[in-house]
This record gives sequence, structure tokens and C-alpha cells, in this order.
Amino acid sequence: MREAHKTEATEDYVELIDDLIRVNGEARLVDVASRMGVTQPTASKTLARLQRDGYVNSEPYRSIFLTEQGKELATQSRLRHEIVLDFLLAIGVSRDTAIRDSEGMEHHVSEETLRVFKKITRAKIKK
Amino acid sequence: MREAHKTEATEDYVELIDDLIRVNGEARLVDVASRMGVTQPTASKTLARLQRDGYVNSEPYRSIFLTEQGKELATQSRLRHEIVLDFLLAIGVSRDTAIRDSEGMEHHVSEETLRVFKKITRAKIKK
DNA sequence: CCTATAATTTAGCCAAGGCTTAGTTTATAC
DNA sequence: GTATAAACTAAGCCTTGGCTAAATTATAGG
Repeated sequence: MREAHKTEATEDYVELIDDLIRVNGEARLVDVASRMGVTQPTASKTLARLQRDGYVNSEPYRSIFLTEQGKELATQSRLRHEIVLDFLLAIGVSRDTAIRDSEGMEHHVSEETLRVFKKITRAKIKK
Repeated sequence: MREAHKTEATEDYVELIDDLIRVNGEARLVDVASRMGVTQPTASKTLARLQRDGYVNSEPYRSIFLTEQGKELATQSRLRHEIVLDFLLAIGVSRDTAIRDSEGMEHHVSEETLRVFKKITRAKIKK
């Protein structure tokens, strides 16, 4: 896979796990799978890879935790995601579309473009 | 892979082949591979899949042609790509970054967002 | 406390997309 | 016109990310 794609799945998973922990207090495989739109065995296999690579920790049949590395990536990922989402909303894209598009776009937007997005969002919101 | 990802490689390849034909008069495997940043066997295998799926035609050891279906996809893909690229340039992203980012983004931008992009680009260019 | 159901894991399959190494075909240059 | 280089194909291997079916562990209700 090309550059950006490599960490995409990883970012999506840690971001989701972070979100589940915030909202539900814990991240269960069943919820990860359903939110990612994949079957449980698929989610399970991906999580095993994330564990191998040091992003998450979990004991068999128990809920999933982020490692320090995982938390960092999740935070960073969430920030990018928010910048893109807010930008799309600011320029007039509907909420539903903005949510969908920002999910795919966040992985392909460079730091430079993020800075431009932020500036425009700020300007549109007129603070 | 998730929704948008499925046709991504296909779109990138047909768009590139279309471009090579415009610029070079023909699309050779060696150029496809180098522009995609993969080895020739990898490009060859992908092209076999594109042929299987009806996007390209080619005889062994000969150059690559787009089918009607391939041409349509390439055109459509190039249009989206241009809209995203022009938009990034219009909002002040540098040319190099705009080129890189637009390549990844084009596959994740919905029709609605494309319309918004177009409108903003037109406004910024002040025609 | 035991049993049914829910959650998770295991095993095994598949396709895509990547690689290397080795062999063939085509083109080029003398 | 043939030797060498370049282009391409073949074969085989790997990882990721999907799936289903079957086994296992946890949990909740009675």
C-alpha cells in the first residue's frame, strides 16, 4: 500500500477505541467490530496486530486498552480529524457528509493543508 | 477494505494510463510501475486484474490501452482530481503539497463536497 | 449453581497488493 | 544479423484485511 495507507487502519482503530473508552468507559471487541463495520473475527485479528505493534493491550476475553503509544496516536489522529470535520462544516458541507468525508480525508491531509484549513475555519467562524 | 478504498487502486491506474497516453502517446508497463512507485511485477499483476475487470486491454509485451469503461473511469477520476487540486491551490496550499494531498483526497470526497469545493474555487478566482 | 446466551477466539479460506528471483521476449546498437 | 540490454512475464512468497464455521469462555437468570 502507498504511504498514507499503511497506518490508516491503525489510526482508525485507536481513534475508535479511544472514543469507546471515553463514551462507554471501556472498549469491547463487539463494539469495535460493529463500529468498524466488520465481523468480530476480523476486528479480533486486527487488534492482535495492533497489540503486536504496541498500540493496544488486552487479555483474552477482556476489554481493550490503549498503550501510551496508542493514546498518543489516537490523540493526534482525533485532532486531525476534528480539524478536517470543522473545516468541512465551516465551508458549508452538511453535517452527515462532513462526518463521512472527514473520516476518509483525515489520512491524506498534510500538515500544511491542515494549517490552511484551521485558518479558514477560524475566519469563517469569525471570532 | 472500506468502501472508498475498493476502487482506489483502479482509479489511480486508469488515471495514470490515461495521462501516459496523452503525454507519451502510449502507456508502457515500465512507466506505469515507476510512476506508481512499485516494481514491474507488481504493476503487471495489477494490470492483469484491471484487464480481468474490463478496464484495460493489452497483449503480452505490448503497451496498455484503456477500454471504454476504463476511459470513462479515468475521465471521471481526473475531473474529481482536478476539482480537489484547484480547490487546494485556490485556498492557498502550495503547489507541491496540493498535488500530493489531492491524490489521496480525491477518493474520499463526496459529490456534495466537490460541489462546495467548486463553488469556493470559482469565488476565489473571481471570474 | 447451573444453564443458556453472548462475547471472544481459533482455524481455515480468499483476494489484493507488495516483494524478489529467474526466465523470456523485444528492441537496440554495433 | 546477431549480441546485449531493456522490458516484460512467471513463479513463489509475504502481509493485510476480509469472510464463515466452529470451539471456547464469560455472564446473567432462574
